[in-house]
Amino acid sequence: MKHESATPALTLAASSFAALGSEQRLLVLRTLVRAGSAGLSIGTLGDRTGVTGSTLTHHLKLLASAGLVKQEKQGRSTICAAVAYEEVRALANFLLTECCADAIDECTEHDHG
Amino acid sequence: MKHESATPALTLAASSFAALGSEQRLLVLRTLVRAGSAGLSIGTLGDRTGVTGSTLTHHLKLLASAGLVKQEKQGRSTICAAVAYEEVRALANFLLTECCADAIDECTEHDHG
DNA sequence: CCCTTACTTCTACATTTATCGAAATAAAAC
DNA sequence: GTTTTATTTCGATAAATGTAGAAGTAAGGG
Repeated sequence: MKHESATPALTLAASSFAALGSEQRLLVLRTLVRAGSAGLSIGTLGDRTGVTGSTLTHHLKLLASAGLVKQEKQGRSTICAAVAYEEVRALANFLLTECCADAIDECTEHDHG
Repeated sequence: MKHESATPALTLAASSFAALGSEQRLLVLRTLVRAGSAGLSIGTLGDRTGVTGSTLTHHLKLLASAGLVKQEKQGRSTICAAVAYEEVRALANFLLTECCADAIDECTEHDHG
């Protein structure tokens, strides 16, 4: 192989990290996590965070597609709930295993502390 | 308070996640992690990843300011090494404590599984 | 049905980020 | 001290992302 190249796992991890890489989205996520498993509607989320509806829809879509939030339609409301716990563990694992597991061999050769 | 607002920790976490939220930067980081504590020069990193020098400088600066990589000038080379291990643990911790710790109270009230 | 409510999609614009070549800087070799 | 090598800064352009108002869709109430 000529160059190191992105694996599917790396691509997925990058887009998940990107989803977390916005102050507003992290704020939304924190609000949802704090709301617990019952979740919050988009409207309530807007009230609590001061983020406009359409912007919120946009961010939530990103968080949902990264698997950090799940959305469920209830009547005319959309209830969102965080599932960050497992996801973030998975992301932390990505670097700790996908990247660093390989490093263990290398690192012992280099007398890694 | 009217709205939930970003804390310094949240702001910091967001920018760290943003640093990880790029396929190319994650590729660079993986290459560095695999290279172990000895690190790699920018030039070697360019050879291995196929990323142009100036672009690499740009990305490395981001990774370094997120504390994921450290850089050290050695003669006319700049040696970069990953310090992702602790950083990623810290980031995982951010959501697991800063966000989710508060959720524990809420969640027991809501009969969280 | 018509009206209100709750979101989503569309559209447009502003901001940020990414990319890379060329010029600048800095260390080392000669 | 001139040249080569390694990287950074600059500048310009392309692409992606963020933002929000307006219009559209869908559910529930009167």
